[in-house]
Amino acid sequence: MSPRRSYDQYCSAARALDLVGDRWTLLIVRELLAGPRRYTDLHADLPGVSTDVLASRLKDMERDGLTTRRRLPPPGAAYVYELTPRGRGLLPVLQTLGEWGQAALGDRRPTDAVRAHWFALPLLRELDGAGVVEVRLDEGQFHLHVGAEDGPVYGDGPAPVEPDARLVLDADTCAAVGRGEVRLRDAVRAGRVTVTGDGPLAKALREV
Amino acid sequence: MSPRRSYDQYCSAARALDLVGDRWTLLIVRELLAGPRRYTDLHADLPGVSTDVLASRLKDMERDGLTTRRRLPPPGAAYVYELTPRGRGLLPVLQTLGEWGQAALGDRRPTDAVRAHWFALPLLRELDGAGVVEVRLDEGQFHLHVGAEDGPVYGDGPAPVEPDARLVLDADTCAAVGRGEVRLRDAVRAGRVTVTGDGPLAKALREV
DNA sequence: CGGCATCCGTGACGATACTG
DNA sequence: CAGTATCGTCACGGATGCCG
Repeated sequence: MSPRRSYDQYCSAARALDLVGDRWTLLIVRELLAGPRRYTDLHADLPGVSTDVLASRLKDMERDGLTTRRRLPPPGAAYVYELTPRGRGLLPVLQTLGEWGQAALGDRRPTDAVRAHWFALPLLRELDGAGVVEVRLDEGQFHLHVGAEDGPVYGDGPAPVEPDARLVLDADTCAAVGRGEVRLRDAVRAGRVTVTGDGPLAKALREV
Repeated sequence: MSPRRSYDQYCSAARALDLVGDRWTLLIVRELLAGPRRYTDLHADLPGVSTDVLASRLKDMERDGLTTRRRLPPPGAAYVYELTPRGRGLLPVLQTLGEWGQAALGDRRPTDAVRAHWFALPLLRELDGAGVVEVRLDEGQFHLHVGAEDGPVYGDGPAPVEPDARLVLDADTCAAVGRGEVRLRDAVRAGRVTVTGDGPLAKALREV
């Protein structure tokens, strides 16, 4: 556990970087926006992070009020890490950062890891309103809690409740939306995304 | 010059962090949003950064298209660093980060450095429209280019042109606005900020 | 087996000194 | 003034070990 290295500048951006500026921290937040995760799952979805750095960051984040550690009830008793409301407040930071980073995303490099739910953040920007959206790719399935005030913002696997809309799209289309080349609405109109469901979210996506 | 350590993740937020995730990089951007700066000035306004790290970051940022290095015409020929449009695109990132960091700013610690123009980012969030605003504190003077499409977003010293509005306030008020405790408009109404000028910006601030 | 702690080699960082 | 050189320290990444 690091003794909190600080920039020691009276500036809110510098203070934010004191808390989330360390390597891996914001990517851990990205993972935890998908809901409570176990240590091993975090380690699997953050390729490259070493075990001690991950453990150290999780301790720092808990000390700083960004995450909490909770023991799951048996069976399968294990610790899970989840964001506090304060930690969830970093969603706009990750969104803004991701929006700026789109210009540098380009094509997937051979060395690049991919996880289906990494496309949740760019898709979320394309959706207004509130509701649950289930997304199916060939590579996997995830779901979005659009307009969520508390609780996870997205998650792996099928939606835990009946979704308001379902999207089916291929990886190329998803990547193009992630790169910002195509708006989700335009991809729907071009038939590259299949939208099902009766909720306002589904209707809004289908309307011209 | 580092050989570009990357997270190697096909995710736009991770790509952004590949470019600006290194220690000091975003704070250098914050400094350069104030316009072209010389190496020595950057070093003076980034207390704690070592000379070699600053030089290394500036090289990386130039290689990555965030900054350019330009030689000033004599007299006083020197190199200045300035942001490219791509680098200026990081303004929303710093603003979002700063907004989140406000909750952690608190009171000034004895070890905290302060510069007048570090209050430019929070003040900028409080201002709509477009125009030049000059701000006078006891500690120093700076100016804002509200709604600037290109060129510096703020700068040290008096405004280079006749400003549309002038604000005079004390450090406490400025810090309170920076911490998000007081809205600028409310501070004006409470008489803690003096607004002069005839432009729409000044009028908007004075109106109830 | 999940959840770390320990060890180790490498590289990044911070401070100071020095140079064109 | 604008960096480069040097050096000690610390953070990081990879592997392995321990312990419930």
